[in-house]
Amino acid sequence: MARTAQTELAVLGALSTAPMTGYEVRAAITGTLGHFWHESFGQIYPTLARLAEGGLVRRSDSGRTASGRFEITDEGMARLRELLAEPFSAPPARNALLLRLFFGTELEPGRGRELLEDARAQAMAALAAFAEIREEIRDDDSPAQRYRTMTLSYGEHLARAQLAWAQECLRDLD
Amino acid sequence: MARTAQTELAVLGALSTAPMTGYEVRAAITGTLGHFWHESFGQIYPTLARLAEGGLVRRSDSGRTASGRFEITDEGMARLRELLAEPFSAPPARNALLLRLFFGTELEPGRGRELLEDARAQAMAALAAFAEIREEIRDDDSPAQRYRTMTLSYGEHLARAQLAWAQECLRDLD
DNA sequence: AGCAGCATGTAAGTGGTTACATGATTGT
DNA sequence: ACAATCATGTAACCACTTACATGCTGCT
Repeated sequence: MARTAQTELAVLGALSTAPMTGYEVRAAITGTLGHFWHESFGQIYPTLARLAEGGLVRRSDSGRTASGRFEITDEGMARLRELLAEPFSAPPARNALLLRLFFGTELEPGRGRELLEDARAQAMAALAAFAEIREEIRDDDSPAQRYRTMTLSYGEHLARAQLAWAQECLRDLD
Repeated sequence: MARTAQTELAVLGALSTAPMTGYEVRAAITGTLGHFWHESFGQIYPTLARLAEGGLVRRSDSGRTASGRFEITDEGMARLRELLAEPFSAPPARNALLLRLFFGTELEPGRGRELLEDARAQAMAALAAFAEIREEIRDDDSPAQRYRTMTLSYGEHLARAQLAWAQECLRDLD
């Protein structure tokens, strides 16, 4: 897949779980996919409009209360599965922390340590956040949850690795 | 730091180690910073031109052989240190693999496993590449190498974490 | 003579962020 | 009445990629 259609995938994915307003799509993405995905309003609304035009989502003007939510159509679900099946390419890595650390000898003294301490703190904060999510989904063993737990587990593994690395480096710096 | 000036930092950093042509800057970045940084020609040449205009780099038209390489000036070194000292913000994460895995229930059967096997293979390939670099720099214990080893170690930690995660998930999938 | 790699650039397009503008709804 | 939050959009701008155009150098 071209790197385009990524937003489309995220939006269709969100709507595959429930009908939502654009605002709610945003909330769902930052809330649920937050630690590994991100979309801004400037992306979501135009995407939603495009999807609606193509018949992949539809505005449900149901009576009474919550009207005007977007719901995914059958074509939308088909498209979602299609997008999921396509191969994708990861964008080239760009790690601002490592770029700075690499030129560590030009860093003013103490700044290297500071960078590593930040990285450690960040990892610890992430682990705390993940622990909370773990707690929340503890009793859910639906098939969907199985995959969601995998993404959570990824975050945990990576955060633990970053934590261990930072501590190792800090020790070496003494 | 705004997310701009990142390319500037990478280019100045490269030139702080040796004078280079634009082509060589690219090679240095993909070669040495390869596993955590990336620049394309379309970025490098305009950046080099801007830097030259600002007096941060200069074209060395030395006699004889290699003429026309860019070398960093004193102002350039000062700017590099300045950029290194500035705080930076990581761009929001976007992990295409996890986005797909998250909607795993909509994946055609076997595709989830395939994604995880790819991730595992990728981690193993990365570890092999890192091992080679380790071997190459084994005997160098200069102060610069100390920091460079940290970035290498980061890659190793993260790759091992990804490998462990993928294997865990594959086991759970049975 | 011809090819591979070195070297420099530019133009078009894209994906994405940010900031702004606007208004409805809800709670206090 | 007011503030906060829900909700929808758009315009400007930015970094970056890709593809293309061009020519040089050194090897075979």
